[in-house]
Amino acid sequence: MTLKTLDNSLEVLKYFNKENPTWGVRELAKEMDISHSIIYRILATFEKQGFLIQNPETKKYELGLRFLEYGQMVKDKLNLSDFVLPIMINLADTIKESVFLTWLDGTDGVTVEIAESSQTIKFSVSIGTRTPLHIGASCKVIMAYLPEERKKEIMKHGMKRLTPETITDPDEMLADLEKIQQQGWCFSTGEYSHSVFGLGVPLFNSKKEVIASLTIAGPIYRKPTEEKLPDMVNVLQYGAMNIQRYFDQYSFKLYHE
Amino acid sequence: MTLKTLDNSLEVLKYFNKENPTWGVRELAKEMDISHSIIYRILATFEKQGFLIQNPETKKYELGLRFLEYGQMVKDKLNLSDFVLPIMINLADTIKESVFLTWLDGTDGVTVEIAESSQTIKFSVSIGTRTPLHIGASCKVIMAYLPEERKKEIMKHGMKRLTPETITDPDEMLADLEKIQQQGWCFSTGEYSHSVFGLGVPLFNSKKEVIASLTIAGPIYRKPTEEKLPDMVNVLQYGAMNIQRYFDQYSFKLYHE
DNA sequence: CTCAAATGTCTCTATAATAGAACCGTATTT
DNA sequence: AAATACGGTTCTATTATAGAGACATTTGAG
Repeated sequence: MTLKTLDNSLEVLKYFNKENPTWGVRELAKEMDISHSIIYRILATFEKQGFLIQNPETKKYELGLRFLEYGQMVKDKLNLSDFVLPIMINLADTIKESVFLTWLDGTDGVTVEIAESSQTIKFSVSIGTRTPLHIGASCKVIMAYLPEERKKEIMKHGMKRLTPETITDPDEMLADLEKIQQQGWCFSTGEYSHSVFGLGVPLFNSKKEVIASLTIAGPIYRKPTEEKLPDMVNVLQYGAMNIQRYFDQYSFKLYHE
Repeated sequence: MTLKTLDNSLEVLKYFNKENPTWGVRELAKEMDISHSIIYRILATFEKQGFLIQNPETKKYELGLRFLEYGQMVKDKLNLSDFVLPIMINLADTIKESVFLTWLDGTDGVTVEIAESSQTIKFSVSIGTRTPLHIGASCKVIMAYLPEERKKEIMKHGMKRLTPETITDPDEMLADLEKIQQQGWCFSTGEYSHSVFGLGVPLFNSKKEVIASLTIAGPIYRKPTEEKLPDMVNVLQYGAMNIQRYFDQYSFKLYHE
């Protein structure tokens, strides 16, 4: 029960990403294996509305300023910078690694806030980055607390492999998630990128449904030893507790589905 | 030559703004005077793609996390935080008023970067804010350097009045723009909001076409006296010169039309 | 300099998607 | 308990779209 034209058009938008920020009409048409007439009309309509702009010299299209407006509105709505970000910065200073907040959105986790490590070598990620829920500590710790049927949905949605460490077997994944849920945190190495470790804990809404995660990440050569890991878990859980208190207080009603 | 379905759908998106961040299906249908079936299908399609989310309790729709992604990409593309923002912060510290960068986008100016004043009473605006080009110093100083035919286009597009000070007469506007272009800056009071003054200077691309403006704004009770205005203009123009140098260096090719 | 291939844009019409009224089940209000 | 309002669904006449093809430019190779 969706509009095919709009649905297709939004699909076209997805091709504008960090790797491919600009597209020519025929270039994109070829990539998507769609008639260039169709792509042209879609791009022209987005441009008319300011969602795309066309470079008058190269004639290629790229994202327009309209997104700045909507992006800021979403950011304002989440309202993390006043209370949650300071907690994250504090945490990042204590642990000397980057800390980030990941939001559940459909079958993906979306990075919504970041506190970067002060070290020169650090884990770095853009706000708005989208990652499938089966990859990495920040996402798996969310997935672990989802109802069984949603876990299956997500796995059926496809378990793409990013590195040799990425878990792609459903049974292995379910066992892993079981363990994560029991211990209350997820530690992983090299799943998202081969040189990165991550440690994540879940965050919930007022109905005790998981909606987000708080994660520490850094270069794999600085990963905590087995005896130091419990300390890191403790510090992270303390930060998460403070954020959780804020969520509860302001009845953070944040939806999934 | 545009897709009507997509065009209408993007029009629907525009109703999600700071004042009205959430909409029910029939509520929005009534507001737009369109059948609720149509609105429902549009909203459902946006939701499927993550551009809107539906609160499962209230069933109302609001902006989704997808915009975070696109907003960040546009911000990264502009790449103002490394070089331009420090100049703006420096300027804001010197003058003790807020400084902001406005980008030309069609018939609007869009706020793309801000350095806020350290004073408790200050001019404050969100990134992504859109203002018609005929209103306020930041926008008029851009309009003043546009070709005559585009000035007329913009005025034909409608000169909405925000305050009693807003210029809505085309002839008066043209005379004002003429003066602005000759002096190289625009000082205005109470056009955007009745309690705000603004002082703006233009910024150009490599083809000497105006693409943006740099503006100082503050509460009207702190507006510069006639003898102090030249000093403020100087300081602002010095900051603008530095930014302009950066634009030239990195051949900032930023389109309008 | 010439030719060929590629580009964005536009036109046309069979066809497939949409508009819009009416309807459904549920929740809320009176 | 009746009435109203809501999100969501179904149906079909109508209308917008898909997709091939044409066009004027631009680009790059020979």
